[in-house]
Amino acid sequence: MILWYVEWMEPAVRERIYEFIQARGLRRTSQRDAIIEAAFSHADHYTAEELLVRARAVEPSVSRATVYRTLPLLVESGLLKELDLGKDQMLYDPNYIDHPRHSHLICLDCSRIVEFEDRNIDTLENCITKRLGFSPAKKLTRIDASCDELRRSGFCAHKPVSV
Amino acid sequence: MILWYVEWMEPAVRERIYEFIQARGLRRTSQRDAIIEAAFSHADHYTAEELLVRARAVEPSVSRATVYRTLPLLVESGLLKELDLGKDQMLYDPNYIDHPRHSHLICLDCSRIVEFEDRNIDTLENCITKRLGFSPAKKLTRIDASCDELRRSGFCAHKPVSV
DNA sequence: TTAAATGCAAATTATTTGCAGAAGC
DNA sequence: GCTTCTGCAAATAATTTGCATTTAA
Repeated sequence: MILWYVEWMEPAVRERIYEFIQARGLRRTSQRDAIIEAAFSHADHYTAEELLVRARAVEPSVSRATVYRTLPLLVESGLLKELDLGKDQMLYDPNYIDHPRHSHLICLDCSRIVEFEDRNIDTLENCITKRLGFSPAKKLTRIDASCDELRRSGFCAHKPVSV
Repeated sequence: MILWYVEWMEPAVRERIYEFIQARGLRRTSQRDAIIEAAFSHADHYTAEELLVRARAVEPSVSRATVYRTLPLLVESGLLKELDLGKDQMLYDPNYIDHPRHSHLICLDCSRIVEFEDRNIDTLENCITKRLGFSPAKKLTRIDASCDELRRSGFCAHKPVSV
């Protein structure tokens, strides 16, 4: 089976990000272009280090410092989300454009990250926040869980055979 | 107005923690005693560094390394919870004994941490996790929010006057 | 007695930053 | 031309770890 990943940036995303850059009076550089290209050409999560590698594949002159300086800008634009899943490195998630409210489940058995969305939880959280006298700005829901399939049958398609 | 904080450990907590220590074949040392005393004598959250200061008030020989080595043990015991609120330091929360399922709201205006508990969210999260084929092990809900009172009246009792 | 626990100081490691040169506008 | 942006290398800072010594059981 071959899985197809998005290997190019959606035009709408490109438009929005360069709109943001222009609105903020930021300059367009080959390094930024490469980082942006790398940041929004895959649907998976990545670390700053992984983004550096991907950006260098587009433009070899990209440095680690520039990646670290560009990431907060992308996060501020609202198109990329910083994801703290409790590891020592931050993860970045480019999937908030299509699913702005999704949450994450992390499998304790195979470390797989499953994204999910639930309107009810979202609404409940907003209600509680209001009741406490606040207005929600940013919400994080993260569930660490064990795989039922693995427990039942001793096998899970996503579990590495030996690690 | 004077606020009273708990300045001693509840006997039930002391019993449970030493039960854990014994069950795990861990040794009882004056440093561990001091760290435990410091860890469960306040209702507020604290960093490793703050715990070190508090533990040294009980037993001056406590070292930073021992604090860092003891904290994971207390977390494993289930009586203390590690709290990642997105700062560069971890926070530790001793309030999970009375409220095992509580979540956190962080005020973006005054940095106050408000603890809340909601059965409905809890249940919904469990349902979704099950539907996805998992069993929940650890859940984290964190809401960053702005203060309505402050926006409405320009004043909030918890907002520092000038910072 | 013997394995576990400790303090110290050095190591680790993701991220940040100062600075001098390069490049966008 | 002026300011922003960049790469490099050094700094930062929370946490971890190696090791010699101490201590609980």
